[in-house]
Amino acid sequence: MTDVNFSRGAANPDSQGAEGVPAPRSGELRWDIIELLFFAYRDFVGDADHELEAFGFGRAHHRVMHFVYRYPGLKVADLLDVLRITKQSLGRVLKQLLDEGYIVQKTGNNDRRQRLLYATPKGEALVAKLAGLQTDRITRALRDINPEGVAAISQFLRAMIDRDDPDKVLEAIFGTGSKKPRE
Amino acid sequence: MTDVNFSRGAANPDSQGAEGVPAPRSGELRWDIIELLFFAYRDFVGDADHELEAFGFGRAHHRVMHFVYRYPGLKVADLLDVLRITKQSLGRVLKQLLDEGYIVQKTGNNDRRQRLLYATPKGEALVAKLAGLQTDRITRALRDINPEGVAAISQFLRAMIDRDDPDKVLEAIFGTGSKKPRE
DNA sequence: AAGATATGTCAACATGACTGACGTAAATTT
DNA sequence: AAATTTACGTCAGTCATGTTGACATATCTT
Repeated sequence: MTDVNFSRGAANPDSQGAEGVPAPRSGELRWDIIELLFFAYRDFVGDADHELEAFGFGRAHHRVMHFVYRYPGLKVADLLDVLRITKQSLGRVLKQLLDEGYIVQKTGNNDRRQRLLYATPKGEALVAKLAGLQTDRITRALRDINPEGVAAISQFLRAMIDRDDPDKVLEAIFGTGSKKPRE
Repeated sequence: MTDVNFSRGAANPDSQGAEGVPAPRSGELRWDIIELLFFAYRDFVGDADHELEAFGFGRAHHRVMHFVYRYPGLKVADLLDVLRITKQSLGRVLKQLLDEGYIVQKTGNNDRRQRLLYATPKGEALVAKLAGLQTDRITRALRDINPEGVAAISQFLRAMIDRDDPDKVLEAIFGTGSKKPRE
């Protein structure tokens, strides 16, 4: 049906690049790292995804739980910065987590408009379980790598992150802010 | 309104873990790598996301284009394995890319039921542009890392990937298959 | 000829994003 | 004190991308 009427080669139509197209810079492109990142991240989040199904939650719930647990007293606005989603989108997920008792809100002391977020023990248990699964994978992957190698991995991942306009969590990770994560 | 009636502490309610909950294994959890992966991947795909908007495409289109370009002659079934989505979901995206001339199909030589997928020059240009953006970020991140460090990063990412039931693309990446990527 | 396989498609639905508009309480500015 | 801004919540509608289930068609295998 929709058979090819494009092929310039025979069995294996090889394209030779169109005019006006920017040079592919073939030799320089890091296809290797690009694809490794895709597959590594896919399987990394897959660990948690599978477990979350049992709770009727999705990735969105995990992300919220994770950062609320790690940075207790996070404001709603901070969370929006970190997750880079709209408040309407966060609202739905957050409401479920509040209703089901995974997170609690506490009115801010200085500014009573703020709703500071904290994980309940129930929430902590879930986050720890998911982090455990992901840690298992990471530990396995780091097993045969020496300390210099681990340092290089950490440095690489940090350097992959945008440093302009960092949110509170990133400030904590890069040690430029006042907020400190748990543990 | 929904003020806290849970807090056991004062200003900063610190939870001490519920009974019956598995031990948090706090000291061992790799919160650092977990969060670095989250932010690194977020910004990594963000590069492409931004550019894709100008084409009216999303991440799904990028993933399809990428693997079709890199592994020319990929079958539809292979693509489903790699992306781990259903054929209905792939169908919508693939149809758009075919209609708009980013990809072409060619009937298989041995098996005429198969539709082998190839990127057109238009498709190649898009993939190269996106890979260029991501390569820029990777190159920047690798700049101050020595060859041993780069090897450790590559080893780490490979070890993060599930090796049971590898698809054709993973076989190529791990050098256990016959198919070879471009470039 | 019968059955299995590769692909495509229709229909319905879920999740998690989005925009835009509006409301309320509390803080800040004038 | 009044006006404005801020932090948050919510209603309503839309879009992108995933899902399941059913079914059709062409082609290969037995």
